[in-house]
Amino acid sequence: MPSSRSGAPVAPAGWLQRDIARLVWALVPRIPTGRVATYGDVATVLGLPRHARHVGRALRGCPARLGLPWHRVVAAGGRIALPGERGLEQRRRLESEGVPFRGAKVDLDRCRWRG
DNA sequence: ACCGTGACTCTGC
DNA sequence: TGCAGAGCCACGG
Repeated sequence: MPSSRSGAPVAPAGWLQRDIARLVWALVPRIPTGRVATYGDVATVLGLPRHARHVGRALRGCPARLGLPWHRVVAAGGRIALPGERGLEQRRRLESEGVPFRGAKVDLDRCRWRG
């Protein structure tokens, strides 16, 4: 991905993390079983390039009762960014859905989802 | 207002 | 393959 980091923020003025979180929570359930997207992908699909960090923040704060398939969102290159036990759980969940791995990373070439 | 902190992403060595 | 550095941007203290 060529980095399009030119200048001004893309999010409309006044948008706060909680607003972006709503969008993230609405989009993540659309990722099909067995497919994954990166934080950057989710941000881009929402029309908010350069906001990958906020996607991560939104998922960290997502209420468990929503039952979001949060494990289908990984870091750039298919890396599992979630530290500790949660990261292991993420990998277990992905593997149980048939998501292909190459070493420690998800094989994005075979299961990346772009909306 | 300043500064540290990320479930981030690139580039470069 | 791995790590450091820089850019990124909203949040919280």
